[in-house]
Amino acid sequence: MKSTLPPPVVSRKAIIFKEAARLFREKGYSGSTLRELAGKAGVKGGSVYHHFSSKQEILFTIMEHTMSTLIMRVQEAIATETKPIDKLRKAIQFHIAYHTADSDETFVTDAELRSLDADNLTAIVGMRDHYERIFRQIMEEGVARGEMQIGNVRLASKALLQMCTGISSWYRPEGEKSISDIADYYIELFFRGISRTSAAEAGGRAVEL
Amino acid sequence: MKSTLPPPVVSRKAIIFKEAARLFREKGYSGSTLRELAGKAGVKGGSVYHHFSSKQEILFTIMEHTMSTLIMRVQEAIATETKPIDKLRKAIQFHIAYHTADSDETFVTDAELRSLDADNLTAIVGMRDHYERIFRQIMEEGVARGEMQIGNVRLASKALLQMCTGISSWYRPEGEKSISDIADYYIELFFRGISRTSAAEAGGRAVEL
DNA sequence: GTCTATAACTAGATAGAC
DNA sequence: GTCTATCTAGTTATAGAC
Repeated sequence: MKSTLPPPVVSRKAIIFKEAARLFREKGYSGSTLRELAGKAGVKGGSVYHHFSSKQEILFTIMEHTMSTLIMRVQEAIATETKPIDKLRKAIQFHIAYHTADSDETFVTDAELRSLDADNLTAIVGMRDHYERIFRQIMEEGVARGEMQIGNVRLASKALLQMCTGISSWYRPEGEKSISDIADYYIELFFRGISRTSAAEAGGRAVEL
Repeated sequence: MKSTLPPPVVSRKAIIFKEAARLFREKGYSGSTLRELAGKAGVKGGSVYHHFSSKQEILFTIMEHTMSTLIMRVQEAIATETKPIDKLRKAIQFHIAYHTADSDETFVTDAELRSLDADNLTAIVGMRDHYERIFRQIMEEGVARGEMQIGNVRLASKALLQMCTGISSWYRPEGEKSISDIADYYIELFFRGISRTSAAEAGGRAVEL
């Protein structure tokens, strides 16, 4: 009888993809060699070219997949909320969760824009603008509805995304704090600030919390 | 008569240093070639080795100089203040000013830790910890004196530094906003948060500002 | 202090066997 | 789909002339 093996759980192409993200993060795109990548993926150098046409295509595939997922899933995350403040909370939670779960891919997507060919760069920058616009729109809606006080939405969204993205550069799953604890603290920080009383800092009446 | 030319305003070594920071930022350490660096500095490839013993030494020199300056000058910046809240304000202003003024050097120092040899890495990581500790200490003092409300100083200082450092990745001197305007806005954001009223968000009594 | 020439090596990519 | 072998070009670093 012919033994029918199940199809592989992950394709070789998927393994190369994942190992490339890990290696590009560790050594950078230029600092990573195709032979080392192949070795980590369990094949010889030449075999990589059966799955990808070039090293550049591997990088672009990682970034394009990451940005698509980010855009799609942040929209899903906020779809269930109506209040801007709740949308922002959900968007931040998702952003941090994804940046720590798939940290190799998101790190590479953030750090290796400079390694992209001209056409690929245009595509990825466009997607990144799209993603950032989602955050800006939530903030604009929050201001319009009187739920948020943001003098400069463009600056505030950049500050927010950069502080949250930064988590992936030091977060380790072995640590004592969970991702969701960290996310909650960042949300509190961004919403409330560090002043003893915000009202006092902003020149208003002091309030004991 | 023998014409006595003045000494060069900047030494060739200083030119190589500056061009290396620019090139490493643009293409990454691995992606930058010694020949291109030499060309930008106005010499041939081999001549660089008269000033630096290796490409690695150039990178380390940039990072070591940047971290020393950062540590020294942030301490000068806060020395004139007594209140923690004012120390933090000055420290943030300095951090942002330096990261936008010498953005090539600071960017490389942040992004190329992975390109350092083991010994060089230990040295730079130690200096970076020292720098971050200065911010943590200000926050701890602020909490102890009742001027700041920070549940987790370690997380808050990371969030702060990452959001401020990020400015150097998009800031352009031609832009409409000055560095000091941006710094003031980031300080306001970090101190006050984005909530319409912090008290309301934190569960306390709402205050009209 | 900068040059040219070159050593010693490694890179990405391709061709064709199995 | 993976292998081996190889091409071409580019890499850091050194040696010695000027």
